[in-house]
This record gives sequence, structure tokens and C-alpha cells, in this order.
Amino acid sequence: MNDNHENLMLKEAGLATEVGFVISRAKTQVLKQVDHVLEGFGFTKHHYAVLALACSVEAPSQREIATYMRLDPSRLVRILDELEGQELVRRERSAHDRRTWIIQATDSGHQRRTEASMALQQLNDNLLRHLGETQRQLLIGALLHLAEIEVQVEQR
Amino acid sequence: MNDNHENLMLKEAGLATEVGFVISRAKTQVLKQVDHVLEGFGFTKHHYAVLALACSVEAPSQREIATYMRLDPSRLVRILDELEGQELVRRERSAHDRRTWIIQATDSGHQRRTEASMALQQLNDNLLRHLGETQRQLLIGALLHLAEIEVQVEQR
DNA sequence: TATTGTTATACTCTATAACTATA
DNA sequence: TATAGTTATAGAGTATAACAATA
Repeated sequence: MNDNHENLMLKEAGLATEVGFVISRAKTQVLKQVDHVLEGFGFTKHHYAVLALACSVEAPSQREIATYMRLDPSRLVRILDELEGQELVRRERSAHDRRTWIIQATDSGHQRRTEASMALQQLNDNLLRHLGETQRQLLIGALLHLAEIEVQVEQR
Repeated sequence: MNDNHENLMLKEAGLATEVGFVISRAKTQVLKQVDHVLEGFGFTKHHYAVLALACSVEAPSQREIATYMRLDPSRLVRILDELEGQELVRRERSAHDRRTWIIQATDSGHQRRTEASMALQQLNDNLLRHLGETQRQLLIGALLHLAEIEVQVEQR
């Protein structure tokens, strides 16, 4: 197929070794598949990430979710409205500060999150199927580093 | 720092091992730096990639550039107008088909591309400084695979 | 005075439709 | 009829400004 010619052009132009170009296109391709998987659950990637955070033991406020997701607080409003409309999360007034809403996943929220999470895990496995376990960890580790997310990794 | 709490939340929510989430944020952070570097040359990432393709030995048509870059042909028009305005590329009528323009980099186009390319290479080295040579190749290879760009493999 | 959540609005990026000139 | 390039426009995604309630 003609794909090969295209790829040779990208290589010849030096773009195939440029991190910015390669990570951009990889992100586009991966997100296409993520979007497709989450569509099956009536989610966008934003809905999913917000729901995942709402499922945390330490339920976050809207402000915290917006910060964690680098999302403008005003954008979060509609996302939460939609999740709340499906009764997947609840807004609950903070006991300490009556300006802030604490976002809690409902039971069905937890359930839907688990289902979506398993589907995404399957996609992950498929995307990385050509890599060994060590290589997977290296890839994720390198991406986390580029993303400036440094989590204390305790592997054993 | 509070960053640590944020990162722990992302990990706790399972997002720190989700390829889609991690690659999205990595892309955002990397592109911020790429944009900043290219700004110094009066470029956007699109200008740079188009110029790089125009520098290829086999000068591409607009249609080809649009295809290679997954860019709508209508968007390419302005990008080329701007590059041509700076006399970095020229539109030349194809000898075979008078509908198509062949995009050729000018001498100063080649020069500016080389300069920008070196600056990006430096950024690449800095971004990947914590990785050994083998690990770098694995990372780039994995990203190319996710990007569905298979260059080094010629199977038949 | 500053902050949380909200609404309305503006801006940017991208996709779509229609046009011209060639094939 | 179909295609390359162009223009104008519409849409999605995102950012900005102003507001009410609370601190």
C-alpha cells in the first residue's frame, strides 16, 4: 500500500525521529481508539477521568478535579451536570466550606467506571501487545516522566 | 509540594497507568516545549513540519503534504501562504499536471529548517536525557508503532 | 478582599461546502 | 465526471470575564 511511501517521506524529512511529531501522532491514534471504547459507555475521555477521580477514596472537590485534569473549572460544570444526570456522581456540600462541592461517585458510578476501566485495560493490553512486561513499564515510565507525573514506583 | 498529592490522586484513580491519559498529558507537556522552541524561529509546529517536507529530495505537492500530515488541504493554504511570504518555500507548477503545485524549499528555507531542526534535536536530547540509547530507541520505536508509522521494517 | 462554582461569551482550531481551473 | 487548490463558513473545544454565594 501507499502507506509505505508516506512513512518513508516522514522519515526522510526527519520527522520520524522528532519526539514532538511522533508523540503527537501516537496520541492522536491512541485517543481515537480510547474514544471509540468509551463511546460504548456513553462517555468521553473527560467523563471517564472525572468519574475515575470521583471514585477515589478521598473524594475531590470540583476545584481539585479541575486542577488534576488541567481543565478549566467552567468546563467541568457541564461534564459534572451530565454525569450527575446519569446518576453516576453526586455533588455534596463540603462540611468545612459551603462554597465547595465534593464529588462522590454513586454505586452505579462505581460499577460503570469498573466496566469502562476493564475495557480500557483490554485496549491497553492490545496496544502494547508487542512489548514485553519490562518494555511496557519502561514506556509508561518514560511517558509519565515526559508528562511530569512522578509517582513513587515500588515494583517487586 | 502539592504536586505530589495530585500525582498520588492520579495514581489512585488508576489514570497513571492508562495509556490514553498518560500519552495525552505527555504530548501536551512536550508540545508546550516544542512550541516554545519553534516560536523562536517564527514557526508553529505545522510550519516546521511542512517546511521539513518541502526540504525533502522528492518535493511533494500540496495534496501529498496534506495527506502526510493528516491536515485538511484547506488548512495548508494559509500555512503555505505564510511560509511563502517569508520566502522559505516556493509553489511551482507541476510539469505533468497543471492543477497541482509542487512545494520546494528555498535556500533560506533549507537554512532555517536546519537551524530549527538543531534546536529541536537539542530539546529531544534534553527531554530524553534520563534514558540510555537503547531505551531511547525503544521509546521512539514504541511511539512510532502506536502512531502506526512503520519505517524500519520492510516485510514482503 | 479572595475563592468556589456558575453563566455567558470570545477565541482558536479544525472540518465542511462550494467554487475555479484543470484533467 | 473527477481532482488540486482555494475561499468562506460552521462547528467543536477551549479560554476569558463577570457574577452570586461564601470565606
